[in-house]
Formats: sequence, structure tokens, C-alpha cells
Amino acid sequence: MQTLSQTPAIPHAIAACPTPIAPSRPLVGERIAQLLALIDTELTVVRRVVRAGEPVYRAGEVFDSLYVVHAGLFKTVNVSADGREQVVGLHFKGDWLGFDGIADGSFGCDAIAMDTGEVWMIRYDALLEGCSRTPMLMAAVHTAMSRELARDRDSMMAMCTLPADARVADFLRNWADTLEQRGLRTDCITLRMTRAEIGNYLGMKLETVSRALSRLERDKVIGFSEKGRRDIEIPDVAALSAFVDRRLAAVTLH
Amino acid sequence: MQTLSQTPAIPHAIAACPTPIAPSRPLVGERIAQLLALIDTELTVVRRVVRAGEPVYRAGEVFDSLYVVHAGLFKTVNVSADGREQVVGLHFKGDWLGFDGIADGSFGCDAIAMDTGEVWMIRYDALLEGCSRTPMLMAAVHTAMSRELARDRDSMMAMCTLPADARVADFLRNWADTLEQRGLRTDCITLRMTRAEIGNYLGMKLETVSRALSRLERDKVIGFSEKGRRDIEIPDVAALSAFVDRRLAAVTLH
DNA sequence: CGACCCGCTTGATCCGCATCAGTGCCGAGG
DNA sequence: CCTCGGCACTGATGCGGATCAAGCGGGTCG
Repeated sequence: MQTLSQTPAIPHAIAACPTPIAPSRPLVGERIAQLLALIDTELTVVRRVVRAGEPVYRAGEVFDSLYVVHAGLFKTVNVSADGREQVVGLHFKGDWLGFDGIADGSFGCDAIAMDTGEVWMIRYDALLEGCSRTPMLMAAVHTAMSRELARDRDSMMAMCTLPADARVADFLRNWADTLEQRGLRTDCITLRMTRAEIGNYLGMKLETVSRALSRLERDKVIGFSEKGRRDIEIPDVAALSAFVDRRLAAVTLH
Repeated sequence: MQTLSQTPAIPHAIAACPTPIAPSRPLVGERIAQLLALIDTELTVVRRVVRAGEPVYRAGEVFDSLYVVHAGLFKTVNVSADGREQVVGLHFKGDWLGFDGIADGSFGCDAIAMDTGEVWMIRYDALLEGCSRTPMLMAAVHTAMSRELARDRDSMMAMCTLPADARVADFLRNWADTLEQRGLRTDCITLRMTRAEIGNYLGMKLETVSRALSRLERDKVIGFSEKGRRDIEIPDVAALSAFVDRRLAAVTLH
């Protein structure tokens, strides 16, 4: 089914993919290109380069613009009044940033670049106007928000029902999926996050992340590159899914 | 009770509110009324009464309509391929149902009535068209999606960082807030969920919910009505917040 | 070069919550 | 009436992951 036109990714892994969530998987890369083209023609955008660690916006700032990731990787960090903070989302090329600010006119999260990247800033009032003119644009915005909603729920579900090591496996699988959708290599991914950040995102401590990764390596589901423990080799994405299912079955049956 | 044309909400409760998140708190009830009026004038809606336990829609069904809760309480349940299911959202009057179906054209959740209620069904294509005509309507839709996003993140945060009993306290506080925003009594709330459902929503087991409630009662933060253990008295919402903060401090400082 | 810091790993121990098990309460139905 | 099934509460026990602690490799800077 998934005859991805451009990705050179391992075909058997795709055929064996157990969770065909998105029926239009091979089109995702194209969809992103179309989105960016649509925005570029319909709206005036301000391109902004953001360096690693720098914020696109911060929680509490007045909301008046949305952002679309054009390059790089960004995280959104929820900061509560009492100082707790948690990574609540990761955003790749084509993802939007700032939807959560619409409701009450100020951002609810920090959005921070994890390496040098570029965002397109779009004034919200201009976007509303553009949506009135161009129904396709409105549909695209709705779709993006809807997708984010669905993704948040899936990760909530994972956090609630999966044990720690399966959560890490699921995280890696999602990352690989994301890369694959963008036509990038999935067999060797570079996490641009520390163990502590991963743990924060997945709701566990850095030691637990480390142990989970070690276990996944022992089980031959992943490998470490000799370049460093930050690069992770995923010979077979399906094996990762299988690992999740296996751990789940171990819990589920009484 | 539902006749709140403009909220007659209890002023002292607002003054005593410990977490002034929304600056326009007393206007929320009015906002809901305005939303429903706006929808009613701009769109053709189909009213549909749903009895307790019946679904509004089910995961996997083709998406072509959104729903607005007009009366009653609804839950959304995420069902994964392997059979796990989790309550991922609770929806009161004025909330929308079905946003997560926009992205890929089919619903990702079950939406189920928790007691007899009424929803307004709105065809999505008609909504898009209405949004083009009426910018206010579009803004309302965006706001609703944005709010849902923010709420999901907050509950994700709570699940990750709060211990079980604080999570229950936080849950009750949010419930009370929701009622207050709609101009209803907050000092005695009736949970229309079993302990197991609450636990499922909060990511814990029913025994833990039960213990947490018992503890909250021992600490005089809540009380049980003599009508049954399903009715919970909250003499002071601020005390609930204080409980959450206290439990958090106990964890945070080493 | 060595001193230091940071990120990662691994082991030992502790604790919160899940699990298992027993009891009580209430409403429905024979 | 008694029985039965669903829901709730509580105690005992075990496990998964947090916490504490130690060691290691690599990068930076004096």
C-alpha cells in the first residue's frame, strides 16, 4: 500500500507496518510542501531564524501570531505557576506553533528551538482574513489543529497505559514515522534531546530512559551508533512496534 | 437551572477564586449562550437527544459533522487497536465534540453520553461555509479547538507531575470550576462516573481513586453527602487547590 | 596537561501505586 | 423475604519506577 514515491526507506518495514493510521502516508511530504506553498501565496509571512535554545515565544506573552516550522525541530514546554515544567510537544517541518494561544489571547507554553531552525510568522488577524478568502487555507488550519489534538491524545494514552520501556519504544517509533513521512532516513536517527528531556516528555526520569534504551539494545530492537549514544539505529521499525505490543500483552493478560 | 441567560454566578466564589486563570471568568456562561445563539442563527443544526450510555459517534466512523453539547455530560473515549481504552475528555454544555475527526476524515474516539443530554449536529461542510460568511463563527471554532488543546495539555501535565491523590483533587477542582463557569452550584457536585471511570480518566486504578477520596475526606478538603458516595461536597474550592500545592511541595523539595 | 563539568550508564534501595483479596452496601428480580 | 450482581471501601503484598549513589567518557578551560 505505501508506495512512497520518494522515500528510499526499507520497503518490507512499511509493508509490515501494523498500524496503518494515516491512509495517505506517502502523500504527507507532499502535503507539507503544498501547505507551505499555500501559505506563501495567500499570506504575508515573516521568516525568522531561531538558534538552538532560543524561544519562538514564551508562555504568557500576548498572542497575535502563529508560526509554521519551516526547518529544524522545536519543543513546546508547559510551565505551571508553581514552577513545574514539562515538554508537551515536539514539532517538525510543517507543524504549526501557537494554537494554544488563540483561546485566551496569550501563549500557554514556551516554544523553543532544539537546533537552528526557521519559522514563518503569520499574524493571526491576517490568517483569519486569509481563511475567509481561501477555504482551502481554513481547512488546512483546521486539519492541523485536529491532528495536534489527536496526537496529544495518543501520547496521553501512551503515558497512561504503557510501561516505561514501551513508552520509549513508542516514542522512537513515532519519531521514525515522522521522519519517514518527510522522506528522511529512518534507520539512523539523531535525537537532539538529552535523556532528561526525553524523560520529561515521556513522564519518567532520565535514569529510566537510559535503562529503557539499554534494554531495547539488549533486545536487538535498536542499536547505538559508534558516533555516540545520541544516535540511534533502528534497523526495523516494525520490530519496535512488536516490542510495544509484546510488553503490552505481558501487562494485559491478567 | 439551564436558563442562564447571563450568568447569575455567585460573586463571592469568584472573588475567592485562588487561580484567576481566565480574567473573564464571570463571562463564560454568557459566552456559551452567545455561541449557541450564533450557531443557531448562522447554521442549520439537527438537535439530537442522547440517552445515558449511548454514543454520539464511534471511533472509526466517517466524519462529516461536529457536535455541540447543549445539555448533559459527555465523555470521549480513545480506543486503540489492541483494545486498550481510556477516557480522554469530559464535555459539558457549550463544548464541541468531534474536532479530532477533521484531520483524517474519521473519528478517533467514541463520544458517549454520561446521562441524558442533547447535542446539536452541524455538518462540517456547512460549518466551513458558515465560517467563510461569518468571521465571528470561525473565531469561535478556533477558540474552542484552542481551548481543548490547552486543556489536554494541562491534564497531561497533571498526570505526569502530580501524585494520585493530588490528581483526584485537581480533577474535582476542575469539575467545580467548570460548574461555576456555568453558573451552577459548586459546593455539592454529583459525579456521574464510577470510580473505575474516574481512575481511567486520571490514569490510575479504582482502588487508588477510592483511597484518594477517603484521604481528601480525612483531611476535611471534601465531604460525602449522606445521599451516597457519588455526591461530593466541596465546602471550599480554595482548600482543594491548597491541597494540590501542599502535596506538590512535599514532592518537590527533595 | 590536569581539573572540572556535563551527559550517560549502571547498581542498590525505597516508595507509591497496582494487584489481590475480603467485606459491606444497595437495588433488582426471583 | 432472600439472593445475586454491581459498586465502593480497605487491608496485605508485590512490582515498577523514583531516588540515591558511584563511575565513566568527552568536551572545555585554565
